[in-house]
Amino acid sequence: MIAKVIEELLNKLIEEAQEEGLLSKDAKPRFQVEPPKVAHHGDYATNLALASAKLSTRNPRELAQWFTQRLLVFKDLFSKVEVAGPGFINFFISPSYWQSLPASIMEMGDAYGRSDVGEGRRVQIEFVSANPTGPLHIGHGRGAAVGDTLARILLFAGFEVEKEYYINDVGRQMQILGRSVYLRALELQGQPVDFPDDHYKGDYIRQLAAELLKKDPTFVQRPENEAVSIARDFAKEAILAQIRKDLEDFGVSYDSWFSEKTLYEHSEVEKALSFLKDKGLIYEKDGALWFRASEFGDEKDRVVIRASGEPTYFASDIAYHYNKFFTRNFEKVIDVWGADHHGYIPRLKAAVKALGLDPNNLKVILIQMVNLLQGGEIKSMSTRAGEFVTLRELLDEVGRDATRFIFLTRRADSPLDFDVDLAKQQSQENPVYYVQYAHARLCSIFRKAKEARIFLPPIDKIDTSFLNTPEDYTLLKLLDYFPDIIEEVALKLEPHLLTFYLLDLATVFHNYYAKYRFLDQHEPTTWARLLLAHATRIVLAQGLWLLGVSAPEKM
RNA sequence: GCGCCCAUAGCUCAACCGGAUAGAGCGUUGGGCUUCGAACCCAAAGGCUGGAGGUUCGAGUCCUCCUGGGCGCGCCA
Repeated sequence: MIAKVIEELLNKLIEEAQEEGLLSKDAKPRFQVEPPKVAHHGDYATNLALASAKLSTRNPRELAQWFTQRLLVFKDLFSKVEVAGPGFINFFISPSYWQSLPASIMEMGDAYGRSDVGEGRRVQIEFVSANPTGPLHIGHGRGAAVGDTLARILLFAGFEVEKEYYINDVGRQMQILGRSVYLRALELQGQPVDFPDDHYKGDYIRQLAAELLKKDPTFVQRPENEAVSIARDFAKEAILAQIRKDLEDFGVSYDSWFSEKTLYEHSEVEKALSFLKDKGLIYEKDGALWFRASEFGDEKDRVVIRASGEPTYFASDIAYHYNKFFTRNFEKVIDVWGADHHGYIPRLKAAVKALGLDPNNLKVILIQMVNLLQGGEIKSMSTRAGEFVTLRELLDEVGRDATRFIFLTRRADSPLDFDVDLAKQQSQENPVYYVQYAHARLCSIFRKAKEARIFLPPIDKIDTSFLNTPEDYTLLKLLDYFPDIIEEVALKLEPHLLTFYLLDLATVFHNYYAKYRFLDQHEPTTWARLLLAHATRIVLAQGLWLLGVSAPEKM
């Protein structure tokens, strides 16, 4: 948080420098305030003078000197400000700033880290959205973890967030699903069936067939297309119910479940297409209707209505995003997709542009493949073939906390090998326990303090100047950094940064714990450290909550 | 063939819109519980950031080419 304070100070000084003609008024220098890698470069450093060298009449070191002199007057904030190297400005934060931090964290409680960068803007985030043709597998789990955590963090950062699951309940794959169940039902009734290769072969299809037969024993005797319809609707609802339950147990809840079918029922597909048609962006060729995607950066034009008269999936998607931006008025839309859909992005962006929107308001987050490692070999997964590890299996055998954490310890766009054997057998060595253990340890300290009848006096009676070791400062600095991490994740949409932050915080805490006693012989020291412990616990608990991972008091 | 993503320690991964000496975990080696939880801590070893050029005060990060991997190029979803 101190980084933001410094940034604001610098921005004021930049204006001053511009007034004095030291800096050109043509452009605003882009600079960063960040913790340097080496301790003797101070607590924070900025490249301001280097970054604005081209806008200045002076060389970077002279410019840095000018800023430094004006910063030195803030004695309660900085113990030292110096020019270093080619023109960095290094800040040494005064101990009293750090020492005042735990009290304010205590006062703010779980509001600490909350931000208003979102300015209440309405954001929709859509994730998982797996076709309701089978159970969720491990890859969907990754999308769920990333999407849900992002939603939590965006909310925490001051956005108004709505989480949505898009149900593809229109089209051929639903028909195939219905037919798969129908055929299995026939089989169960003893009729010989030639089961096509492109139908869904998983065991769950047989189970669904059996359930349906139990509920409606005569449905198979109806004409085939009627029976298939019945099977389709039944299977869709049953599978969706299961998906909902799996996600719920994974700690993921949605604000809305949006059916593709309703786009047609409310003629939104027509509306969106006629909108484009009026702009002359739809034309006919080979009996089909095409959208001029190539005029908006896509490599070629795309079919929206087939020669058969059926709309394509793309047509639905245009209408869906028309609905998101116009009907429901979201300012910003985030789609979380599997990386195999990346070729689809230019097409959708083109559509968004054609609708007259700024394509930057649509962010697509690609979730890379999850490779399943079993016995050291990569297994391929396919819903049709019915071979996959389901999210349910992971929940049962690895657990929700560990699974979510593993998914979030990698950038979304880097492929992940999920070693199932390892996750199952050695789950005790999972890094999630490292963070949770830090939290449990803190809680244990509080229990011990209570047993020893040590009670904290009112906060203003605690002398935090006893928090003065290098380890105190390291820990305080990291706690101070928490709000910055939240904003960074919200801006860059990269939740793994929070995971790494928490691992860092746990490391620093464990280190501190090994070196110092919280319950010290000297009572004022104990009070100060207990206050620090409370602040640390608050941040750990809040961070874990944002990841959707529990913060146990004992383990 | 065209396009997108990736290549960092033995393994799995970080590195904050280009910043100072590239960091963790696992694994390996050695040390640390009569005191708040050892699911922990400390130390050591481990790197030409796939290769070759370029841009500049400064490159793992940006540009070009090459090599090697993943994915996508449907009137499928």
